[in-house]
This record gives sequence, C-alpha cells and structure tokens, in this order.
Amino acid sequence: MERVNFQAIEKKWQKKFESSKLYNKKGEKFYCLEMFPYPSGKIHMGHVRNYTIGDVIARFKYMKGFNVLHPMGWDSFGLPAENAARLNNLNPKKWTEQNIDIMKKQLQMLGLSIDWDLEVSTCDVEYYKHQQEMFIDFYNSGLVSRKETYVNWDPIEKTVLANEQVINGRGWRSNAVVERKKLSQWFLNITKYSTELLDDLEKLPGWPQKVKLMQKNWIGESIGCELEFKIKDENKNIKIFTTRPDTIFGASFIAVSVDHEICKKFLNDKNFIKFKQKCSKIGTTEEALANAEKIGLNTNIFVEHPFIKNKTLPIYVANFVLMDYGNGAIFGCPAHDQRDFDFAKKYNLPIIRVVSDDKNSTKNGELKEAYTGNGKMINSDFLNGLDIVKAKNTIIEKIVSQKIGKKQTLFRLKDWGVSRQRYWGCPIPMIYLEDGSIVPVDKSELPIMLPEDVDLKSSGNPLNNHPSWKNTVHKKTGKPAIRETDTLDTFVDSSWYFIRFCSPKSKTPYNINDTNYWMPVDQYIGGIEHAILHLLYSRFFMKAMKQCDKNIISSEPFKNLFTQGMVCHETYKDLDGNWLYPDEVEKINEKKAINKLKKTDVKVGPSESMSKSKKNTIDPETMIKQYGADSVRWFILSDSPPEKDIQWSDTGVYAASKFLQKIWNLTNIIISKKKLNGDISKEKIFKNKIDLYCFKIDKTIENFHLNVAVAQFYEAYRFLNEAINNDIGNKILVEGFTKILKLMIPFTPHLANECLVKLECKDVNIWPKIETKVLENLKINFAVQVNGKTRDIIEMNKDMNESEVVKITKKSSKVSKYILDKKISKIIFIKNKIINYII
RNA sequence: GCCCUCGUGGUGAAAUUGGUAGACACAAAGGACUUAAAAUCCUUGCCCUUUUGGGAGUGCCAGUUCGAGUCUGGCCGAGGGCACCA
Repeated sequence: MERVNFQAIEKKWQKKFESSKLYNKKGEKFYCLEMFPYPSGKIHMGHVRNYTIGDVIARFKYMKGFNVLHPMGWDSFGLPAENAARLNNLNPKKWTEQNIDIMKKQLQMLGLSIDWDLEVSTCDVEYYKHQQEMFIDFYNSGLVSRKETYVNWDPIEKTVLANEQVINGRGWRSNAVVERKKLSQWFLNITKYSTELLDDLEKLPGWPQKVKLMQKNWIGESIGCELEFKIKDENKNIKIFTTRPDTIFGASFIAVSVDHEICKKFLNDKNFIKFKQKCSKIGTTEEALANAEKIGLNTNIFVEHPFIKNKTLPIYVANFVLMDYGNGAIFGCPAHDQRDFDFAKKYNLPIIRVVSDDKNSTKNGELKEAYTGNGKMINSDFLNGLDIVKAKNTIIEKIVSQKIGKKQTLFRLKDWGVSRQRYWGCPIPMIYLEDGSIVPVDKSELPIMLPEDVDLKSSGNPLNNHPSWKNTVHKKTGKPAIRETDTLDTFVDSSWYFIRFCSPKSKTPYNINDTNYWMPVDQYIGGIEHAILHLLYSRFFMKAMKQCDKNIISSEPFKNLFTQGMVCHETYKDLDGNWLYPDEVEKINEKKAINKLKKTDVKVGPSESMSKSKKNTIDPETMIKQYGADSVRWFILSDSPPEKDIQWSDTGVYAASKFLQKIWNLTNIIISKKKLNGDISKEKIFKNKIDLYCFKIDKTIENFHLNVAVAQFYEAYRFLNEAINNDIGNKILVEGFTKILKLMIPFTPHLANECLVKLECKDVNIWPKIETKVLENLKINFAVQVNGKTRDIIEMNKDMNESEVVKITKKSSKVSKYILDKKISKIIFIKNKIINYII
C-alpha cells in the first residue's frame, strides 16, 4: 500500500494555487470574503477555520460557474506593532511587514484559493492615503465633527476607546479599568444614520438573527416625547424625555442628573458636593452597577404639573439619571416604572396608580412592584378608560397643541469617536490654523505620511512628540499651521477594505464600475465577536460613501453573513498553577494527565477557546507539517457545524489523514482495475446512488452544513469501496469516483486534484451536474407502524398508492403479528413515508 | 434585572422541518489477520431475554396529534448580548 505523500502533493498544487483566479467572466458575480487578519506574527487555528470555510464556499461557487472574487489583505495598523516595536527596538512598519510575510506563507500552505494580486494592507500608504481622502469627503458632507466630551480613557494603552470598545468597564484589549477624561475628539457622525442602520437590518435576511438583534439593541431606539415643566415661581422650564407620557397623571417627582444645568447653583452647596461624591464612588464595575442603590437629593425646587392645576412636583437630583441621554431629566411615575418605584419608596413619595390591569380594574390596591403591563387608564382625567396606546396618542396631541413638548425618538447609539493618541495608525488629515480654526488639508497635499523616525519609548502621543512632523503650512493662506497628531481608530481602516478589494490598484479610493459590479459582498465570513463594532461601522461607511457619491448603488456592504464558531482546546495547569502547552502534557486517560518532563500530575481544565494566555493553543503550521494541509482542513470542517465551537483533537486530525489515505488507496485500486464491463442493472443502481450523494453534498454545502457534507463523503467512500468488489465496470466506477472527487476539491483541494489527475479527468474545475431526477426513482424505506409504533421497515418503489402499500405491508410477519385478528379502525397513509395501522 | 439562543449515547454530532431517533466521526471494550507490534477490517454499546424478540428513551412536567427531538404552556439548567437609556 503506497503511503500518500501529502507534503509533495501539496507543494506541487500550491504552486498552481499561488495566485488563484476564480473568474468565470460569463458567470454571475460572487464576492466571497473572510474577515482579514491582524498580522500578529503567526496564523492561529481560528484563522485556519475561518479561511477554510471561506475557501470551500469560494471554490464551490467557482466550480458551479460563478465569477468569484476571493481576496485577502491585512488589518495592519494597531497597537501591538507599536508595543512590539518598543520592546524589540524595531520599526513598526518592519515588524508588521515581517509578520505579513510569515502569515502569507502560512496561508498559502493551507492551499487557499486567494487572488493575491488583490492584496491590500491598511498600513500601506497606498491604502491609507485613500482613507484620508474619504475622511475629507466625509468632513465636507457633514459626517465628521469635533466635540469635547468625556471619553473612555484606557490608562494602559494611553488612548481613547469607543463605547463599543469598553467591555464591563474595561478596555477591550488591555482589560484595564477605563477612566473618564474630558478631551476634544474627532467623531464620525454615525448617529445621523441611526434610523437607516436600524431599519435596513430588515433588508438583510442573509444575516444571523442573533447579530441583527444585537445591533438592534445596540442602536436602541426608543420612541416617546419631550415635555417641558414650568419651574414654580421662576420663569424657567425644565425639559424631560419620556416613553410613557400616558402616565403623566401618575407623576410624583422630577429627577435630574448631577451634571444637569439646574444643579449649577448648588456647586458650592455642601450637601450637593457630598452627594456628587457619593454618586461618583459607585464604580463602573459590573457588580457595583448591578447593586447600585438609587439615591437622590431634594433640591427644594418644584415644578408645576402641566395638566393638574395647583399640583407641584419636587425636583430631585438622582444618581440613576444619565446626563448624556435625552435631556438628563425625567419625570418619575413610581406606580409604573420599577426604578421610580424604588426611589419613591425610599423617599416616601406618592405612588399613584394610573394604569389598571384587567384583574382589579379600578381598585387602587397597594403595589409591591411597578406595574408595566397593559391596561386601561385610571385616575387620569381625560385619559380615563383609554388603553395605553390610545392614551399615548391623546396625551401627545395635547402636549403638542399646548406647545409644551413634541414627539421625539432617541437612540442609545452614540457618535463614533475615532481619535487615537497613537503612532501606528492613519494620520487624520486636518490642520489647526493660527486663528484657531481647524480645516482639512488640501487634497493635493495627500498623503499625509507617517514619519519613520519616531520615538516610541517616551510616554504620550508619539506624533505630537516628534520634533518637526506636526509643523506645516496652510496651502491657501501660506500661514504656518499644526497638523492633527491623533491617528484614526483602526476600525476605520477595516470599514471599507472590502470596497478597496474591488479595485485595489485604482488611483482613486475606488473605481465606481468595479465597486458597483462586485458589491455587496455575497458571502462574508468571520467571528461573532465583530457582531457590533466592525459590522456596524462598515454598514455606516457604505451609507456614508453613498451619501458622498450618488453613483454608488449598494447601501449595505454584506448581503450574507456567516459567523463561525471558535476553536477550543482543553486547558492544563501544573501543580503550581502555571499554564502548560498541550505538547508539554501527556494524557493518560480522559481525566488524568502528567507533565511530560517532570512526570508530575497536571490538572486538566475545561475546554476553552484557544488563547495564548491560557497556552491552550495548537500551532497550525506544526499540524500542517505533521498531517498535511488537507488533513487539517478536513478535520476542521468535520464533526461540528461551522457556526458552533469546535474542539481541537489530535486523534481527530489523525483520523482525517487516515481517511484521505483511503481516498488515495481507492484511487490506486481503481486505476489498476482492468474489468471493463459490469452488470448493467447493478451499474444503473450504482450511478443513481452516486448521483444521490452528489445531490445531497451539493445541498449541504449550499446550506453551510459542511460537517454533514463531510459525513456524506465518508458514506460515499464506503459505498465506492464496496462497489469495487461488485459487478461494476471500470468506466462507470471511474465516472462515479470522479464526481465524488470533484465535490471534494473545495474541502481538500490538493489531494482531490492529484487523484483527479491520476484518473485522467479532463474537466476538473467543473462541478458535476446535479441530477434532481435521482430523487424520482429512489427506493423508499417505508416505515410501517401499528398504533404509532414502528414495527417494520420495508423497501418499496416510489409513489406506491395506499392499497398497494397495505397489500405489501400486511404480508410482513413483523407487522401481521400485531394486526392479526384485530379490527383495524383507521389507516393513516402518508405517501412515500409511512403507514400507520390503528387498532 | 431585561432580551436572545440552546439542552439528543462516554464525546463531537445527524435527523428530508410533525413521520425509521442516534447517520458520520472520536473514544472504549471484545474479536479477526500477524511470531509480535503497527496498519487494516469486523462486532458491541440503556433495561429484560440464552436467542428470536420485547421495553424504555432526545433536560423535567403536562398538552395538542394516528404519530413529537421537532408544535404549545410551565419548570430546571447552560451559554451569549445589554447595563440604571426614562
């Protein structure tokens, strides 16, 4: 038995794949894209999974005749380069380029069908100069603004983070507790598109529900109204926002944020200062927020109730009211809002019920918690008897007609702060003039290039520290000016790379014809961790670009989205509590493991997603060298559905390589077989069965059930292997096997191609014709039930009618022993599926 | 606290969407071949029965149905998202 030489075969085919072109000029376009990697040094198993799934889809579509765009690039700006550079005294650019070289070679070792002629790298000036131009376009279209705001300051990375980059009060990368700091920042006005970003989710049936829901919650639309209360004895009003104007007659207090305008007069008040301190002490940790007590401070200022004469409400300063949402003020209706309820209980404020549930329609019973359900209005003057929806409409009309408020929709979504005080990013093309104005640089002066002679060891912003870089001249006036020394958030870089891929050599950011031809991406594949950040920003960019250029057709970048699961591995800890790499550990059995060197016991921990910090990583290159790229690909596609997490298992890859060896053996056996003629009726059955496998595999790939496709290949192999010894002529055998091997090309491109060459296949890259008619002449395994219990399974021809089926099934001894001598009261017959005798 | 998703053998999982539960694979045990090992192949997998066979069974409890892993209601458990958003 000849051992398959994976290394030799793969090397040979990778030369041919080096810059794969999957173009069928006459075919329908198909843009297949996987999220591009950050060049951190080496690829990891997550990349292997992501890009293998993408490669299956790209090759599959190509073989089916589509004109496929399958590019790859590098998300190459970002902090790690800067840190690594600082540690090893290297230039970030060099460090990044070295990593790209290594990772590109590794990706090529996987046999991916990537058109490397399209490669882009975001840290390349040829890329970011276009981004600068787009930034200026956005600026001129009113999509960029500068605001002084409290920002999330990451004290470790010494930079600003977007809200989306703060997870449980900590930096998404550094895990440092985020601080609040006031800074002047550049913002992309993503909130201008809140409504579109929300509504257009409905235009994306090809996205996972889960991701759409996460984005919906993130945008957080709430529909309500703004309402003004007159402050008693003063000629001033206070504006609040509410989604429950219908409960206005249940209002018993007004609550404002500590940063509210009305608090200014208390800035020197001892009680207020004390209160404010108390509020700020409640930290940003998850725990603190969950248990945060509602506290307030009575201002002794009152407002007039707009609809109840002579009724006044007290104004409280409350810790649970946020300044940056709505107007930083609310009215409290304790009976119908849990927070207001808690607050009212604590400060002995009245709890007036204005919505009754149906059970105790008009009773004014004591409430144990706020009632937030539906019901009819009570205690509400002209609203009484209306349901909530009608009451809302009525009261809003009244508010509008009295000119004390208006309909209003608020969003949780905030504008996207893009300024970063870092070196290794795209310079923001703005300059500060002597007169204090801030203007974009003239487009003719682009690109604003990063300086290479930069000191990264001192603290603070490296571009600002540079002796001369920031000094420039305003082109129009010839006067000296200072460059913006902040760089753009790297999420900006990745918000349009998919458009650049359509025309990567274009002198302008994009070529309109190419963009309109290829966009949107037909299949986007990546991790669920980008459900909000990257995917929301990219959607915004597409819309913003369209606003700047009416010729752009697409308003959504990604037609179909697939989020693949993570690659997991068991974790190991030494007795001292130190993490161990899998290859430092020898497994004795399921639960027991020892340290290979020290022979001491090792604690086996749960399987978790591979990460360097837990050392539960497996190096893809090592695996490829040991088992071959096809085996690694085959394993990572088998067993688990692509959207779920997968457990890495050494025995699993080994099993994969054994199976591929069997495919190789089968190829050799079939070649050596001399038998020319076989039994015609057996051959007919054989052909049908092969066509059925093709049909099923084709369908499972289309539906992304790649693990099921793999299972079907195993079955198909078993069937073929048995067929060798049956009376099947060699021509038919080769024909059948060829079809199956072609279907395998997307999964194991090297081996499948090699075997097809050996079988002298001429049309390797053409997908076998999928015969839907095989389903028509299928034999049916008919289930025969008695009282709903399956008693026998009988093979029958398709489309038999009831009386025929009854005739056949009654003959079965397994069935007849249950129905003999019994009266059949009913027969349930489902064509081609089941017959059920009821006795 | 609110919202979402998911619970199927020792393990990863299939199941034509209401019609044969456990395909396919990993691990385990037993066996075949071999002087032996590796490789390869076969068998088994809960309960009762020597076998033929029969029974239970998809987190738990109920319901709809001739028939439920799939539908409905309630409970339990796991994972994820949001964080006082008025």
